[in-house]
Formats: sequence, C-alpha cells, structure tokens
Amino acid sequence: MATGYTDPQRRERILATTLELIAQEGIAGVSHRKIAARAGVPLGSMTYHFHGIDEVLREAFRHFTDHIVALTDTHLTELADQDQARTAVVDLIHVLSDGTRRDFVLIQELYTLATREAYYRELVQRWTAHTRSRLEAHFDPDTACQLDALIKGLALHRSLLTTPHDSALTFDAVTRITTIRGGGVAGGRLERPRNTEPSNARDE
Amino acid sequence: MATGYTDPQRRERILATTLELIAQEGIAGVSHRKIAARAGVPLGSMTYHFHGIDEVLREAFRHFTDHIVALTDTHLTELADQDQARTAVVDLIHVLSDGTRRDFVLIQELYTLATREAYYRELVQRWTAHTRSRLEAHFDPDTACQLDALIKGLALHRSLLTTPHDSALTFDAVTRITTIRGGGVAGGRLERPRNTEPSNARDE
Amino acid sequence: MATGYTDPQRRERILATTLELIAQEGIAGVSHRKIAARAGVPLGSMTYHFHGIDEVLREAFRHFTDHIVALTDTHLTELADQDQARTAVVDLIHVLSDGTRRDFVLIQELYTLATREAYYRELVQRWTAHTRSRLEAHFDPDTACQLDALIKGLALHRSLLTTPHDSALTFDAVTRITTIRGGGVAGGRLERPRNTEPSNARDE
Amino acid sequence: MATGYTDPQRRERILATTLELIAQEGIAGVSHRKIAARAGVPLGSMTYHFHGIDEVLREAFRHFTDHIVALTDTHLTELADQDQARTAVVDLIHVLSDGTRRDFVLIQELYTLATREAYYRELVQRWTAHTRSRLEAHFDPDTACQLDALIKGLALHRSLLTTPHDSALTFDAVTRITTIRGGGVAGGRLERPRNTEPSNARDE
DNA sequence: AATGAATGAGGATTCATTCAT
DNA sequence: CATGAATGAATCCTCATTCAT
Repeated sequence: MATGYTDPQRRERILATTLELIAQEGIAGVSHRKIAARAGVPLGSMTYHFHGIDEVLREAFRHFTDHIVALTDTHLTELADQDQARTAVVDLIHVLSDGTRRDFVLIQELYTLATREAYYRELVQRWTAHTRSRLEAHFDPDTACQLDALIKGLALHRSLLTTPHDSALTFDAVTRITTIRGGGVAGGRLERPRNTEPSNARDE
Repeated sequence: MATGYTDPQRRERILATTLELIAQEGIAGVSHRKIAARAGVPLGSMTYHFHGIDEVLREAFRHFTDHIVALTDTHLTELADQDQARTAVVDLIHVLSDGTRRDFVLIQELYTLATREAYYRELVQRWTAHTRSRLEAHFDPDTACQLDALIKGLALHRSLLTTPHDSALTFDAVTRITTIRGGGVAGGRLERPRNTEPSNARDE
Repeated sequence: MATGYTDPQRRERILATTLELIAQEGIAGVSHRKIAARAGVPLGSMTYHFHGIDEVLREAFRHFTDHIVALTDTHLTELADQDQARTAVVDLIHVLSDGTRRDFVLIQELYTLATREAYYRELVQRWTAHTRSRLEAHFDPDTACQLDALIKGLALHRSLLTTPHDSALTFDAVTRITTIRGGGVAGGRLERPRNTEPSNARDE
Repeated sequence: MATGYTDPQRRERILATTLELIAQEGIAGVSHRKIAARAGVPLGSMTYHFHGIDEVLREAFRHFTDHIVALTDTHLTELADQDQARTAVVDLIHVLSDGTRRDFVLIQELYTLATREAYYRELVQRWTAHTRSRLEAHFDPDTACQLDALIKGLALHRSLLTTPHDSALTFDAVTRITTIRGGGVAGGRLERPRNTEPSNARDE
C-alpha cells in the first residue's frame, strides 16, 4: 500500500525544477545534468523516473498547463456581470504579462513547442477551451473566441515590447471586442441572432 | 576584384539555411555542423564568417525580421480607406497563420527568444513599430496598437488550435476592435480625446 | 507446497528468452533489462535467480548445449551401417546450417565465447565428445575426429557463404573423409593399425 | 598535397588497437573509451576519424581480412605439386589454430558477425574465394571447396578442444579429402569427369 | 522469497570552438 | 583568405547491481 518510494516528492521536484530551468535558459538549455544538479537528485534517477528527456518536458508542461488553467480560473470565476468579467479579463492579461515573468516565458515556450508537436498543441487546446468556457458564462461563443485571442495578443505585446501599453488601453480593447456595433453588447445567448452571419461557422 | 571572396553569397546562404533548420527542428536543434552540411559549406567557414553560433542566430533572425516586415508591407500599403485596411488586416492574419508554416514557426521562435534576450526584443519591437506605423495611416495610435495585438493573437489562435476560426470571425473581430462605441469609428486623430487618459504613456 | 516459488518455470523462461535474444542481437546486445522485459519478469528477479549477467549467459549456453547434443543424437543414433551413417551426417550438416537459423548463430556465439573462457570450451568439448562417441559406433576414432571437424567446417561454409554448396558435395566430402585410401573403409577398430602413430594422443 | 594530418598513422593505430581489444575482450567489450585509452588518442578523435563504432569495427575487420588473406597467400603460393600443396595446407591449419592466438579469436568473431551482417559475410566470402582460387591451382573446384571447409573445421577443432589433434591426423584428413576413391587423386581438370555427378551444381 | 526503487559508471555520439596550414 | 583537423566538454541514455521493504 505504501509506495515504496524513498523520496515520493522526487518526481514533482524534478518537474518543478525543469520548469524553472526552462524559464531561465529556454528549452535549448535544459539537460538531464542541469536538472539533476538543480533538483539535487542523482543523474541516473532522471531516466529512472522518466523515460527520456522528452517525457520530462512533456510532463513538466502538463503540470504547467494545470497551473495556468488554475490561474485562469481564479480570475474568471464567480463574476457577477459583464462589467466584472471585463475587469477580470484585464486583470488576467496583466497578470499573465507582468505577474510572474516565469509564467509568460513558459507560455511562449509552450506555444513554440505546440507549433511542432501535437502533444503540446493539445495542452494549448485544453487551456484555450477552458478559458473560453469560462468566458462563455458572460459572452456568446464568438465573442469568447475573439476575446481569448485578444487576451493572448495583448499579453504578448505587454511582455515583449519595451514600452508596454497601460491597463486603460487593455480595458479599451477588451470593451471594444465585447461590444457589438449598433449599441448592443456581446452578452448572452439572446443576442446571438445578431451574429447569425456565417462568422461562426468553423471549418475543419 | 578586391574582395577575393570565393563565394560571396555564402553568408546569405548560411543564414537562409539556418532559418529553414530552425523552422524544422527548433532552436534546440541547430548546430554549426547541421547548418554547414545543409548549406554545403565547410564546417570551418561557419566560425570564419560568424563569431559564434549566437551570431549566426542573431543574423538569421535579423534577416527574418526584414522578411516579415516586407511581408507586412505588401499587405498594409496603398490602401484606400478603412474598409480596405480591415480586409487587408484579415488577409495578413490568415497569411501569417496558414500561408507558409515556416513563417509562423519562426515568429514563435522569435517571440520566445525575445522573452529572454534584449536583442530579439528589439527585432520584435522593430516589426511591431513598422506594423503600427502602417496601421496609423488609417487608424488612431491606440487602435493601431490594439489591432496589432489582435493580429498576433488571432494568428496565434489560428496556428495552434485544431479547429481554427474562419475568416468571418477574424473579420468580425477586426471590425469590433476598429469600431469605437457610440457609433464612431477609430479613424483619425480627432477621436483621440476619448482616450485622453494617460493610458499610453509608458516607459520601462 | 514447500517451495514457495511464485513461478517455478521462471528460471527456464529467462534462459530460453536469453537464447532468443542472443540469436537476434548477439552477446553484445544482451542485458538484464532486455531479458526481463522480453520474458515478462521483474527486473529484480534477474539478480535474484542468477548471481549476475555472466551466470545467466553460462546457464543459457549450458541449456543450449543440451539442446544441440540432443539434436545430434536424433540424427546419429540407431543407424544400421556406414552408409546410413554417412547419409545421417550429411543430414546433420544441412540441419545445422539451414534448419533453424537460431541454432547456427548460437553455435557461432558459443565458439567465440569458447575462444576466451574455459567454461564455454568445456561445453564445446562436451558436444564434440558426444558427437564423436556416436560416430565411433561406425567409424574408427581418427575418422570420427576428422568427420566431426568436417561437419563443423561444412556447416560453417553453408551458413556463411552467399552461394552455399549443395548436398551432393556434402555427401562427396563425407564419403572421402570416411574412405581410407587403398580401398579400405574407415570402419571398425581393425583398421586402426594404419594410424598407429601416436597421432591422436594429446594433452594440453 | 600534404595530407594536413597531424598524426597520419592515427587511423591505422586506432584500428590495430581495436583488433587487439576485440581479441582480448570480445566484441561486447569494445568501446570508444577503451580503444581511445589504449591507442592513446583523445576520445573525441574516435568519432572524428570514424562515423561511429560500427564503422570502426567494420574497418578493423576489413584490415584483418587483408591480413588473413595475405597469410593464406604466404602459405599457398609457389607450390610445385599436390604433395607440397597438401603439406602447405596442413601448415596453414596449424598456423591458424595455434600460431597467434589472436588470429583465431578474430576469425571466430568474424564468423559470428557474419551470421548477422551482410558486410561481414562479404569479408568471409572474400577470404574464402581467395583461398579456393589458390587451392584450385592444384585441385579441382569441388575438392578445393571441400578442402577449404576442412581447413576451417580442423582449425576450429584445434583451437577449441582441450586435447587438439596432432598434425599427423591433420595430414591424414587432408589426404583423404584430396583423394578420389578408386585410386585417382583430386588433381587437375582432367579428372573432373569422375565427379560429373550433380555434386557441383550450386544452387542459389 | 521477491521486487520496485535507486544510482554511479560508462555507453555512443554531438558539439562549439581552436588552430595550423 | 579559408578550412580540414582536432579535441574536451557535454549530450542522452543504458547498464549491472544494490538494497530496503
């Protein structure tokens, strides 16, 4: 019944260390040796606990995705109305882009991995689906989709540009994307007919 | 006559090859050897033409930025009015996300490098500044800023998600971000007073 | 009831698996891990049942020698006369060289191990002694010795050469080696005086 | 015009060292590290001079085959008649089996490799073809084939058995295999009609 | 009795870089 | 000017074996 593990937290510790290392030195900088040294585990234990360096990376990013999904949750749940939702989205964007630098770096690495490997694409997909489902509590699906893209775009901007925009502009952008021309707001399902154009017919 | 160069195009060939290699295998996959083999140049010429592998990468991405700036230009110049501009932006987003896969991969790699090194951040900055200046021919600076972020966000979405949104949704998002609530359009400098808050004065 | 063994056949299964593995990948390719995985036994049981990898190999080849001795027996027993014996030898040569490929590969591995370790030399010795004793039922000892060498040489030839000789040539060779010049045949002890020189008394 | 090599003999030295190591520890015992240490070259130079460990082994055995072919030549050329040829063959068998132990061990390793890889099979083929062509100067092709197999079988016997047979028995065997029943000798092409049976129609 | 956990040594190979030519 | 030769460090991974349970 007992696991038998001498050090049951070792696996988790290795993964946490891996994420720190990636955040600091990038995917190209990770190696069994560096991780083992940082985590204070023997080199040989790396390939005992994980089948190979690829599995280490995949597991690490799976954990990271869990974290980022949780972070999204803490910002986008229990919101009373659209106004609160908009403010929450603005907060989320700023947290993602200058809260912990670590997070944003890792998000970028995840995107890059996702361009090449289906496994990571699924992680991104999971995070995206989660974000959208939270947003759809207050906005119609198309708006949620657009808003999600805007979140990623604005967070990227704020992270990379030497003179990032302020929260007022973020708020303005969020407001615009959630506002349907003609005075309506991109609110509940009721307004959906307005967007009845083929705009939301996804292919593939 | 004076140069004495055996193969004047060699430098450029090395850089082009480097970009292909990065697109296929990622930053972690590049090495002097692989580049030299692919480009058909002697291994020794790598460190002769470039001070080290880092310089190769930096030069390669400098070239790539030139390319992507040019690509932006071909889409965002000589546009008659805002409507043409919106359509052009939609086109640009779709070209970036499913034109040549190579480009999108390299853009992601560039972003990732930019999160860690100032040099690459400046390249992103240059591209961003260029895009904005083109957009500002038709939209006010804040709108241009938001629109640029939206471009990146939507292109990212389309590249990574298994069921990317269609161009109608792209168009809808672009329209919303370029439309100012109250019936106005995010056109010239005149509307700026609405955003008169210090929203966009920032340093670092 | 008294043994307490969870799986009494486990040892045999490990040894059989080891032989298959050697036949496929060679001595250099065997390892505790590969054997355990193939045999479906826990890694830890390898060093529980055997003192080390060397013991596994030695036991495996001891089993194999039993097998090959038995195979020799099935071919060289209950033969009525020299003619039947010759035909049986021809059969044996062809069975060894193109019956189961596995056997010939393992014979070669055994020879190679025997060149370096006395233990394996004794296995070869045992097989050789057995073959000779069977042959000596029909031929004098010297002829048996020569015939045994010829068996090994012809089997080797047939196994390795891209254009192996046919059974007619095998038969011809067997006939010649069992025929004593001058019209006699290398039959019983009676002819021995011809080879009365101390030719086969040797030690080491 | 000059090679530019700092140490032109290095490649050859590595190969010679490899053969010594194989002779002592077997194929399973060779490694880049061991070879490099013995040969007194840096570890890194191993994969500079050879594409991988497999190439090292292949090249080493190619050299060894050259050596063994040359050895065969020194024994089997410039022989006046069949009697001299028989004596030479006996000498060759004894040189192969107890001259330099190294040679026999390597021959066995070569056989074993040949059972698994076509490359080594071709080396064996080359050696065999050479031996036969020398023997065919004095014996008909079938006899040469049989004699070659006998050489290998007797050499094997002498190398592995704790009480190897003496040269008288070797001579006897060689004589029998080169003697055609009925009083003839397996001499020149003229006698061939005696073997006109399908004994020498090779398949495959 | 039996085994999952663990590890240090060593496996092949790739690497960026130096340097003599 | 240009490059083939060379190398020590570091890469991932496999290994036989030990040991607590």
